[in-house]
Amino acid sequence: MPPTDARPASNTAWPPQSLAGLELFRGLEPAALAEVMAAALVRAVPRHTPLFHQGDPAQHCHALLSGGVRVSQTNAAGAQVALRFIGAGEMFGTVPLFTDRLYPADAETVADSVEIRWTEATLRQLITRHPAIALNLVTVIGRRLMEVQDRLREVTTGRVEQRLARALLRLAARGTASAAGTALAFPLTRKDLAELSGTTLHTASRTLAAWEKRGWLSSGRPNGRARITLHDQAALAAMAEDGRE
Amino acid sequence: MPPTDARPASNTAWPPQSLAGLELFRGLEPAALAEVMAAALVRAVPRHTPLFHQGDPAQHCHALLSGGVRVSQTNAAGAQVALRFIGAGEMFGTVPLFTDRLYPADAETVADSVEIRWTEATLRQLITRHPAIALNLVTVIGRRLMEVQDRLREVTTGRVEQRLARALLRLAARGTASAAGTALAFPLTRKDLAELSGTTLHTASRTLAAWEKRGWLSSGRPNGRARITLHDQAALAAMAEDGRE
DNA sequence: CGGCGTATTGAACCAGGTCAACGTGCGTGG
DNA sequence: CCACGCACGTTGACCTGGTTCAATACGCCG
Repeated sequence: MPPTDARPASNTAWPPQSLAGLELFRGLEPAALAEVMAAALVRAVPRHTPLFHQGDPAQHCHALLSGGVRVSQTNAAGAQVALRFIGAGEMFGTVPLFTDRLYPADAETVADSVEIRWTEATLRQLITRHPAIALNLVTVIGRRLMEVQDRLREVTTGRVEQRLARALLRLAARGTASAAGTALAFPLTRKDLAELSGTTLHTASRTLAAWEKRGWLSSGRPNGRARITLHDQAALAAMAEDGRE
Repeated sequence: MPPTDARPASNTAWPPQSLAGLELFRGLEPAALAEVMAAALVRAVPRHTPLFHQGDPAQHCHALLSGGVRVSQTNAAGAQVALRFIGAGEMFGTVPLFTDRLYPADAETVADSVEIRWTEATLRQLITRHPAIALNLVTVIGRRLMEVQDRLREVTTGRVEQRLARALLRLAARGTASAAGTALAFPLTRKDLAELSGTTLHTASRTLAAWEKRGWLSSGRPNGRARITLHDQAALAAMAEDGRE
């Protein structure tokens, strides 16, 4: 079934903390937030649904209220790279509105999700009326730039184990901690992890199996197969640091 | 000798096309440009001078009026990655003003250069008075994000020759074309090229030697040792495409 | 002209990719 | 509710691009 757009039944009824969680609108007064909310389109999207494709004309600024989205690029030869996993409260697909107007990547849900979005015209109006949004945008994109630069450094200087460890730690920062460990926020296959850390699913599988044996993490039960829980972030951090256990 | 700061002797006397070339201030009216100019600090910097270091507190928005700057990161183990080479008219070192206020990289001139910069306070004032600057900033940083994402994809999916070819083509886009070929805008050692394309200077040297033998480019004479001229961009583009010649 | 940073080139090694074959748990449909 | 099928995961054996180590040559600057 195709996902359907809808305004929230009542603007004020929609959880305001969803918006407060969006860094893009940080620091706006309640009145402005209400305005932002009123202009938004919200839709529920089942998992494994494409939200946009590489090369499509960019028409919206997207964000996620719940669920998870994989943003990935495919090169000419068909090889995939995962650029980023988007969790609740994160923005995505917004940069091309300000550059070449073409989505540079694919986006697809990896879990049942609720997406919120604004058309480009709406976003520009909002920015005009509330210039703070533009500065927030610079902050968000700037942080993302720095993160990708970090990954570029890792991938050219480090070994696979380091990158895999760091990828897990980055995901853990957005996961939920409990006594049993930190559960990652969305399901990730070995292939996902491989594409995130720049390796093959074979190597990723071997490495994860080794770490699971050491008790650093566990995958699978008691949730779906692709649910990963970290038990020893310190060990992973050490691995990410010096690449030697 | 330490580089010295100076206001241009006369604001209006300073070449206005320098500013017009800065995408950051694109679309501003002449009066606004004059304002920007009046607030700028300009200094001449000899080659091989550090402009800032990784980890330093970020205090300025920088741009280059002439010359060249290498922006690079060093990891814990001391390995270097070149994030970007900055040419005339390009902005750099501005992102951390909006994120964590710490330069994430080193910047050092690779040729005698003229730098123009604004303090953070000045930049914020300018943005407040001319909101278009904030949107230009989003565009510039967004484009850079997309470029780094491209490099990340290349480095994880492609072979060394492809990355080297692409690095050269990217640099050529900012070089000067003539009958003899396209001369790159600043001197680049084999090590620079290696750090740009994520390989070792040994492999870079071997590859460049092979390409020089095929007539795709030439290096060294008649300029300094590290001056590179491309003669067959089509061949390099083919190499960048499919990685097989 | 002497010395040092840069470049070239050869040889050996190895991390990780590739190819191949086999498990296994999840979801679906009967 | 159970059984079947398939997508996902695991594991082993082999292969190779590119790094590493090492040694020599070049060219620029003082």
